[in-house]
Amino acid sequence: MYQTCSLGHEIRVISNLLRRRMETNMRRKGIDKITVMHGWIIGYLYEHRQEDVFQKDVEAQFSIARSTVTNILQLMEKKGYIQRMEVPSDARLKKLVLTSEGMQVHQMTICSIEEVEQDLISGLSKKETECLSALLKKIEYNLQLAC
Amino acid sequence: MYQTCSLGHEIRVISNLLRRRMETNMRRKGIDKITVMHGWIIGYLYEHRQEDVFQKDVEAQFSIARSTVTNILQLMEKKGYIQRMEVPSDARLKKLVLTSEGMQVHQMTICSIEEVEQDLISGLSKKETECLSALLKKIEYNLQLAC
DNA sequence: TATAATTTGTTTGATATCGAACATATTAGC
DNA sequence: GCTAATATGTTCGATATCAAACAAATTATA
Repeated sequence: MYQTCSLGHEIRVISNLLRRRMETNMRRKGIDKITVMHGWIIGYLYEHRQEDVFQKDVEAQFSIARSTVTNILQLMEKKGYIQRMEVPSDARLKKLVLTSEGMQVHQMTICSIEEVEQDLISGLSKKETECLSALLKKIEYNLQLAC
Repeated sequence: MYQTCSLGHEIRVISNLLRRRMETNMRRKGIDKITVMHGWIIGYLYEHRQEDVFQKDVEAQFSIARSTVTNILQLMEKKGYIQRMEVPSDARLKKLVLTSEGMQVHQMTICSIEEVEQDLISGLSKKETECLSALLKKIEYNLQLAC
């Protein structure tokens, strides 16, 4: 029964469950115009609002393909949560800035996401949580090695 | 910097990296007609080929939404890897059966997936791997509780 | 300086994923 | 037996995701 021992399968299952749970929780709080991914990106932009953040930074932060970034950010801009501004220093770059609308949804979204994060580790000791986190970092490192 | 400590974010990142790595590995071996998800489902059907497997079982095994199952299995049937057969005992059910084409791709696909699984845990001791697996089971359980 | 390599972002067509609304079939409760 | 509840699968419209092919800007190198 290789499936039930496969870490890859297990991670995919958890990732799906997690996204579903987070979106359900957000909808329940009335946050139904944005997705979890938007929430995470808004959070990232908020935390780094003093610095310049470009699309390539989102790409690295979330380990997603460049075309995925374009797609998601275009939607977020259309919905009015961010602006993508050209910078004089380098014509290739687009600087990402939260709109006031984006700032407004930030707090609620983060709270909702963190609620589910708490559920996720409920019943785990501090030590277990740290262990899990460290092991996940290790396998992420393995995956990011050139193949 | 909440993002870098967030387990949810970490799991999403790993899940994306893993799918990309597995698809790259499959393509490199010439398996370019099916996806990783197809590979996993074919593996599941192969392991349970002595039993009756219905769409609802795939739904439970992979923790994905019903509509997702319909979508994926329709594509797999169109491509000729499975057949969805009606059963006399219950008109709601569709029994899933691997075609000979499906049987043929099974071995190569599984090998490719397992190669990446090995890369994933390279550098982890047996004990660490077991620990990771157990902790993931725990958080999966947390997520599957009614919310 | 001119050309090659790299970096950054876009477009396109494909698959995976979801919830909501739906259609049938079966089972449970009265 | 009838009606309500449950189970199973589908359709639809939306978002996330990818690779490949592309375009334009910048940097490296010869």
